[in-house]
Amino acid sequence: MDAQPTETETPTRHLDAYDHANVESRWRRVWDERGDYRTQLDNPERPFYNLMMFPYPSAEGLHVGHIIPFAGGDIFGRWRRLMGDTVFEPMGFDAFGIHSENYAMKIGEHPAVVMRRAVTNFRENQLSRIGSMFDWSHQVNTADPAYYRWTQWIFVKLFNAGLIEWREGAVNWCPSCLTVLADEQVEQGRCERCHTVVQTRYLRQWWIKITRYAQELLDALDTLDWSESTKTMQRNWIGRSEGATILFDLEGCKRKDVTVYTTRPDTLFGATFLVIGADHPELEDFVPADRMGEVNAWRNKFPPTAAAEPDFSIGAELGSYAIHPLTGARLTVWAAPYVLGGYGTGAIMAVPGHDDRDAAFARAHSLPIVEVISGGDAGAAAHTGTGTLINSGEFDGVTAADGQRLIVEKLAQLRRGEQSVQYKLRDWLISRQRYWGPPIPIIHCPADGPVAVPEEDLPVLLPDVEDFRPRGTGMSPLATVEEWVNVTCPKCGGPARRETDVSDTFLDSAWYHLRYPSTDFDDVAFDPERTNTWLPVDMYIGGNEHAVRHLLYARFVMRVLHDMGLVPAPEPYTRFRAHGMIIMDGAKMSKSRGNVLNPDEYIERYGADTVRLFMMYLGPYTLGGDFRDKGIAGMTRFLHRTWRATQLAVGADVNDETRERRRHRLIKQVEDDIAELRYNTAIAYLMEFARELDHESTAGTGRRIDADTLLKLLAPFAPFITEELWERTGHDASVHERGTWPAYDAALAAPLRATVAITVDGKRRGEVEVDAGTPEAKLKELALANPRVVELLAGRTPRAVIAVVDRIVNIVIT
RNA sequence: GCCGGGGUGGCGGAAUGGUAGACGCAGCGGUCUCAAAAACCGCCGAGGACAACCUCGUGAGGGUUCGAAUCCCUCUCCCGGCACCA
Repeated sequence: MDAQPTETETPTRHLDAYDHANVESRWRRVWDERGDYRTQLDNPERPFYNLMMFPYPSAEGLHVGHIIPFAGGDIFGRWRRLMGDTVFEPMGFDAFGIHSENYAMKIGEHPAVVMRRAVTNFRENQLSRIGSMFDWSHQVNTADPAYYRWTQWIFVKLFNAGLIEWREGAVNWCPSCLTVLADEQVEQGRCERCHTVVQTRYLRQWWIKITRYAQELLDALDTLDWSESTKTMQRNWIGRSEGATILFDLEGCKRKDVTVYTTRPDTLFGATFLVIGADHPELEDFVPADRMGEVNAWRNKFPPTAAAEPDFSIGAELGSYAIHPLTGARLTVWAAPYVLGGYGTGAIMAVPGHDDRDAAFARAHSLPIVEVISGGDAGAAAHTGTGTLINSGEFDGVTAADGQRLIVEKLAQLRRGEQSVQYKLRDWLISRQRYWGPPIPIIHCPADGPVAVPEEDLPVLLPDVEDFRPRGTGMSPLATVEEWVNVTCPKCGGPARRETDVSDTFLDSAWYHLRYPSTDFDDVAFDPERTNTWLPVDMYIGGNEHAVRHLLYARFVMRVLHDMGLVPAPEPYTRFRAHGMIIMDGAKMSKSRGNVLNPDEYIERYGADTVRLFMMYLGPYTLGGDFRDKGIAGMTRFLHRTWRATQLAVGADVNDETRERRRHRLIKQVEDDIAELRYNTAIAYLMEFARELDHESTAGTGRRIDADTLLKLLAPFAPFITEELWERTGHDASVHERGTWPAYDAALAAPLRATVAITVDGKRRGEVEVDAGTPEAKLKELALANPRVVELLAGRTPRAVIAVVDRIVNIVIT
């Protein structure tokens, strides 16, 4: 460092070297002792709830990618605090769940033990070191009875409101995790946790009727300030489609009729057969009695699997007939796996002339193809676009759009059909035949059926079971604990049995934002006053991998509680930003690829401040970036420069207008960028300024006010070194003190001079420096007087001269 | 296949209708040093010229415009999501 004052005129005083380890450990201790980040939750001035998705405490610990949400969210929170808000920034642990349990099994320890250790490691060795201002006095742990008591309470509330149902249905079964999964936990037909291909099973399970809220959840997206990508994913997942239901009479089987759903009622005259989903729960009712055996044998040959490739050769003619509602034609009825029993009505009218899948099926089974919309290529693939109706009786000649309307009207007159809206969203299956979760608070009574555990009897404690491994029998390990299972019915007092499944971990995280402000209340899930003060969350940051899981469930639960009058807002997260994914050498960071980096060694080696800055500087926050640690040297240099520049800024605080303008411009740049999470460019501005101040400081003219400004603006990014330097430069209060962000004057932040480019026919030929705001006429005059322009004009008169104030003058000759 | 996002120097990126490449990494040259490291200063898209300068240049092709990385059309590649949803 600059240890020796070499030149007589430099004011260099002895500076000790920047030692990040000492600085960071010291301030961690001081902040903790002073309680700087324990938020006063009652009657706060300008409350701001700043939330980041909480982690599940894997035993491997955090990886570098975690720094992105935790540091990125914290920068925003620290900035809001400096701007004057009372910021509540809690953190907790999503400790229940298959992910945690699977790990415990792998290392052969009890999940309760593993989690206790992992939580301690996460908190003490990792989360506490990254410089985020977490308020640990309001920590949440979903596996704690003090928490899951209220998860069960929410279950009971939903159950009593008729929003939870015990019913049989086709479910996704993971043969490796030995449990059922929600649709949202199946990715490309595989289990999101272990990537095993899931199977379809028919089981009696607990479902939350989220589909009742499909339209509301869709509509309310428009009111949310969320990343567009996340909203798009939710819209697609809810999957609203508009069409019509059409009733076909049946002949030759037990059922008298069947309703199909179509988005193209205009193609009704092109329907040449009907297809029932092979997994339709009532498929047998479509089969003539004498063909039942044959069809069942066929069906068993193709056990439905969720990951099946489309195979249109699979299908069976059932032997019954459907009567076309408008033409009276007899259509054959088929069963095929390409039709889904669970979507729409589970049955379709096949229009092979205008639907690719129906066409493939018709070709495979030599079924008739009729064209009813003009404009298709003869012999080519099905014409799925629009056109004019043909071969459609009285509707010939109308456009497809009119045809849709007219045919539905006609069907409605005949009571054979009506407009209909369908959603892809399915009900949320929450039963898990596993151990590590909150027991579903239900008692099965032979007389009263499923009865909710009374609220005063909650929590239903998870019994301590030695062998917690899943059995694969379709029953949770809890079923083996006889003394726990056998209870009396809360309604009739007769002998009854507990539900032995636990609930999905996503139910735990669907309401945790409500618990944080109320962790000090043990008699309510969330205190009404605290909730009114703090909810909804003002800023939420996390990964887009939760777009259709956690983020959808949390919205649903909040909305239900709001309808019950229990929470003040219908939406949990006012503003949400998905951070980009951090990739490593071009590949997603993951354990299986072996490219996971542990942040501990980086923090140890470079310090949390440097690591935070470096991670935020990789690229645009919402796009992510490639982690290459080579560039980290630039951040180390930047902080060393700041260390020197701010401590040596002892020149007179002259009111130099140029310097003041420069300072105001910096504040505006950094403030505007942080507000939009453009951290990379904010840091670039700070680097530029630090270099300028460094030059002045080493020359003895660095201004105190510039140093103070630099430290304040840098404080959210690098909380430790700025705190240290704030103290070293003679300040008593914390640099992070609420409401101390420097204000800028918009007039001063605007540049005083402008460099205006001069182009001729769009090619840059020179420039001229002028006062900012110099009018167009003057700019044109200056440009035309430019010697280079005169030369190029060679006496000609320009065809046009376009001037834009402070930007450019373009002279058009040709 | 459908829906998002993206493609800019050797590398990460900046600029969202007005000087392309801010800021940083790497590299090259210099100051300091016995030397090296660190630190500091300068250069740093390609081609041409001693130079002032000139030409080309933002995945490819076309268009709109006085002016396009930016807007429109067609195509292509990469990343993410959904995927037999009738």
